[in-house]
Amino acid sequence: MDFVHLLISNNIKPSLQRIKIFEYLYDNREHPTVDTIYSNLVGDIPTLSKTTVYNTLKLFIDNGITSTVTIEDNEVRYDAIMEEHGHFKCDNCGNVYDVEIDISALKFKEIKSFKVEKTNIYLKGKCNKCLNKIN
Amino acid sequence: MDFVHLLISNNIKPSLQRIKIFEYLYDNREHPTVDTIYSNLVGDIPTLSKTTVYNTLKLFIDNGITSTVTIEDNEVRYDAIMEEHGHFKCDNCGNVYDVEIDISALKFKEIKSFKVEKTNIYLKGKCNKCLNKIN
DNA sequence: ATCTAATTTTGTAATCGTTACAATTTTATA
DNA sequence: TATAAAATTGTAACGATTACAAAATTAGAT
Repeated sequence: MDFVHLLISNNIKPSLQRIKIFEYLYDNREHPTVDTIYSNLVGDIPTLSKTTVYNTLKLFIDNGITSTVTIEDNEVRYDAIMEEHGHFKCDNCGNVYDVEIDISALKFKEIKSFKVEKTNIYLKGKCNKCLNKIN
Repeated sequence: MDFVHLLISNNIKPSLQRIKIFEYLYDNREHPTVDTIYSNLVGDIPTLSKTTVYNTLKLFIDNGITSTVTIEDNEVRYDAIMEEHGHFKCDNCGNVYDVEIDISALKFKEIKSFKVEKTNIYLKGKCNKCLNKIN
């Protein structure tokens, strides 16, 4: 995966910080928070500032290569956008998994009243790993 | 609508504050924030504290008669739970509308890997009112 | 009714995630 | 190499939420 050209083709100058942050998002699909991203990169980039992580993620979002996952009230997670998908959070282990959902199949009554530009689907429950551990 | 008995039957003692807060949620379907609820009730209950609004909503959620709507990163909204439904937020006027969606029709590949207990569907875009105004 | 204990409400202070902002550093251009 | 523009950084400020202890209210027993 060529992150430099992905950034350039989305009008983002590929600074070291931006490359590393996007690389982290792309490689680590656990939908990390700002703190997680910062903690895992500050070893690589000792001067890294948390403000830079915030700024960079905002830039990614504005340019359409990242989205937020707000499956939980008290935490904002980030996701490198690939194909459209939903999210499942296990309320036992806290992990957030990607879920392949055919969003175009969603039918609803008020469909003529709104022009829908974005769809987020959030599922919660227990993942199989936890179900097996608990029982 | 008999809010007193609704609270009692959900193991919640019907204090004035609790009745008024649930009544507000039930009657005002714009999915208000804590601030909105507080501002609209403090006239009725002059001693009302914002902490009470937080405490009460948490109690409602724990007892299953309220849920949160986190369609936006930076605001938590509240919803008196009725039948299962999705939400649409117009990014022009900011209003959040209820949307009737048949959630049971959602099919996804990983369905066997998770025990889904709750589903949230968030749509964003433009409502017809705003579309007509803009054009 | 009255006393006592339990519950609920309240206000203040603390916490934590996020943003504002100005200074510094880095990059691009002439 | 000099200058301007852009990106990064650290600190301070902000705002939503929570912790906590005091005050007020309610419920139960006598």
